[in-house]
Amino acid sequence: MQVAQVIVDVPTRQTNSPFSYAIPDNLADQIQPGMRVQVPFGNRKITGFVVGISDKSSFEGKLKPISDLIDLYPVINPELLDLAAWMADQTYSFKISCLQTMLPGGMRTKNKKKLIATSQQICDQYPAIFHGQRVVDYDRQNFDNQSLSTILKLQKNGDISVEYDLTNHSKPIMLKAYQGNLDDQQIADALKTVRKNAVGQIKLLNLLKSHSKDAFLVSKWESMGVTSSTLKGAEKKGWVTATLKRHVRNPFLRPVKPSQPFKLHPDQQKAVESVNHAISSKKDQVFLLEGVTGSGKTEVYLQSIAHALEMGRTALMLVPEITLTPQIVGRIRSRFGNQVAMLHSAMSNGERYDEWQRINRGKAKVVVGVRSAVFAPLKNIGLIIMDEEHDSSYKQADNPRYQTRDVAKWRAAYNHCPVVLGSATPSLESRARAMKGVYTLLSLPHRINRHALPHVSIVDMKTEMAKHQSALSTQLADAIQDRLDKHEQIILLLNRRGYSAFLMCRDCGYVPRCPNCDISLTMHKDTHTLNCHYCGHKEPIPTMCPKCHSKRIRFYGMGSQQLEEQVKNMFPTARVLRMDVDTTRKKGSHEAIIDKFGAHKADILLGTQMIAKGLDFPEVTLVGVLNADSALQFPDFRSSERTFELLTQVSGRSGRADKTGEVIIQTFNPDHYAIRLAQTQDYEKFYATEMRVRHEGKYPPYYYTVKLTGNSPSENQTASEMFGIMNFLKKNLSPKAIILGPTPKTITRINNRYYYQIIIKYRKEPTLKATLDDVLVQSQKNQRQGIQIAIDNEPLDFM
DNA sequence: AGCACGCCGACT
DNA sequence: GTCGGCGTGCTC
Repeated sequence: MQVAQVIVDVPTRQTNSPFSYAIPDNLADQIQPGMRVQVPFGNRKITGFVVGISDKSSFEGKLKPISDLIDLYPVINPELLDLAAWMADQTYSFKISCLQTMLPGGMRTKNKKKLIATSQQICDQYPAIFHGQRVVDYDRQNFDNQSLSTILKLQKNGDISVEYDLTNHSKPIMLKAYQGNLDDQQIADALKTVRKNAVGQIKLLNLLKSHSKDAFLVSKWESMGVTSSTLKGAEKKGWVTATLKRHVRNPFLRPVKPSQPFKLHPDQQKAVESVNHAISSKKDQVFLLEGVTGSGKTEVYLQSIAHALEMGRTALMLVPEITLTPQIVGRIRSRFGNQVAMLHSAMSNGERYDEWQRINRGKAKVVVGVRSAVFAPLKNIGLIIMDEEHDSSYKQADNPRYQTRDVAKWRAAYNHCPVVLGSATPSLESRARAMKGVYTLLSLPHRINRHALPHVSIVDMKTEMAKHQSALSTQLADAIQDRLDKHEQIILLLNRRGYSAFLMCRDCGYVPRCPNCDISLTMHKDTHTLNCHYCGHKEPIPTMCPKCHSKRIRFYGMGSQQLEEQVKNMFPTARVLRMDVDTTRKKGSHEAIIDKFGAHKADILLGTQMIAKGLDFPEVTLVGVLNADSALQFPDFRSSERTFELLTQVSGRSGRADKTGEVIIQTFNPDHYAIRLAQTQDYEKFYATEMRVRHEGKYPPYYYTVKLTGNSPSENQTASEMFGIMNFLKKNLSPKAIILGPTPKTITRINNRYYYQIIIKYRKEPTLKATLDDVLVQSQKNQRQGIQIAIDNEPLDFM
């Protein structure tokens, strides 16, 4: 008899190893590892992943048979099955969560349950449950306790059955299209009847003359100046007919012109040769490609990808979250055409599913994507590229907390192919490894276009603020006016981390705080509310101080909305665009803003971090950084690195065109090394300085780190549990391990749960893995008391 | 996760 | 005496 090893979709420690199931005869020749199945588990049916097939099982008891097969082909290939097991171990997470993360969002089954009445009679008998329908969604929250016990009873009697809805695959998108109905004579007649000021209708009728046969999508009509409401009206009048068109998903919105490989300069040539040699000789070598903006890293990537393809292999290129702008994808696609698949977060589930299918079927040979694309089901990978390898979006913030770089290296080892880590400001970890010879350092020290670096100046805001209360220093304001006069473009960057507008009473100092979290509420002028960024709590903006009843309650701090207002006030004629989380929430709005600014339809682009990355506007000759040091205020060992990265990156932005650029950095810490060295773009000196700081503080890359976070509704309970863990760690680790804490987290209370953390710093702890696994097993037992423990291996911050 | 099993308080 | 609370352990 054939036995399948199944990882069931129950994320707990006890179910973290495979369960054996008998393979029924009718599925015997179909079932393969990597397929999903439905299995009986206890007295219910759940989904699971087949991870292996064998002749017998180590399980003593009687095996239950697999009930159903969900997939017709493996959705996780053998390589990714191995990877999932390794990753679960590495990140202290459940195998099932790892398997689930590897699938594109639209394919994840959510175990959605349906209640089905076995007879109409039952259905009519219990209107509170069925509301007259034979099949209802079964959501526990939808039923009160009484209904719940009735359901239980009915289920025992066999009067209702519970089934799982597994149809989560995305449906085709149908879009509305309109087609004209009128002949030329009718159009002429209609034109006589409409009012003269009905511009939209007149336009539509005129268009119908030349497009009598075409069924255009609403978006197409809109691009020709006819609104959807005009079309609806026209439909009523019988001028046009609406039809549904199946939308063929195509994430590449615009066509690209094919491009040819550029001639390489010697440094690039050398880099390409080294990488290509590793590809040809199937060596899983890791390269660190260091090069400032404009030094031609992308061309190195492209020619190496081309080489991998020539060798009959595939290539994976990873880019940071917000960089994946059409500009970059366009360049890849112009070289490799429709062999390129793209995977990123702004795409819909359906689009991602389609692209994933193309990769899985072997239709796409080059994958460009963000973090999760590292799990793309490519076979025979010949090259993995990680652009901007230092970027923090490569580390997943929640379970499984994997670091893309490590996954990439694992896949490279599996596929016998090189990894290229590219950056102008490599993470200290990577650079240190390159210095030790673990990675091969390749550098592109020259800017190709030979333009002078922009002139970078630093403005001390301490003296500036003494003079006037404005977010813009005199120097920056003057420079802005100068560029506006010359019709050149300006980027203003607000380093907003933890820097947003809050309300404060000028008389008693009262600041409204979130009732559920230990944090002050943030002003949102668009919705006229005070919001909590952690739990989503909202309340109206008070006009009077609730404490002292003073009316002088005003907002402080600088959010991008406030900055926008201020800039508009100072430069009333300037066209200002704002780009931040609020203005880019809608799909495609990110692109729309970039396009608009790129077409010089605005003079000033103002926004947070996201405008610092990957954008390239030739007309921009001034970049202003409003608060360079707000990241420096954070109690975090990486804050200098972050600040340096950000400032170096924006400085590279300006001055690429024939006009020399200027960068103005406003700061309260003008003498901080991260700011000074960013001014001169001196990565080497920064690396040396920062390494010394890290060495002294026993931080990465000198030490490995693990962060343990615990939370529960009671502060006492959280603290005592964490103290228990700390003692357990002390007992099981060597005296050389540094255990910090437990300490309350910077924001101790979120959503009425109290958070404490322990940091472990170590160099060599052979027992660490086992000890932490023990901690998790113990904590699973305590979870019923409401304590949750999370382990973050190599956290990005200690906050 | 979800459910059964099992051991202690307030009720027909 | 029983019904039902939720603490504990198991699910191939």
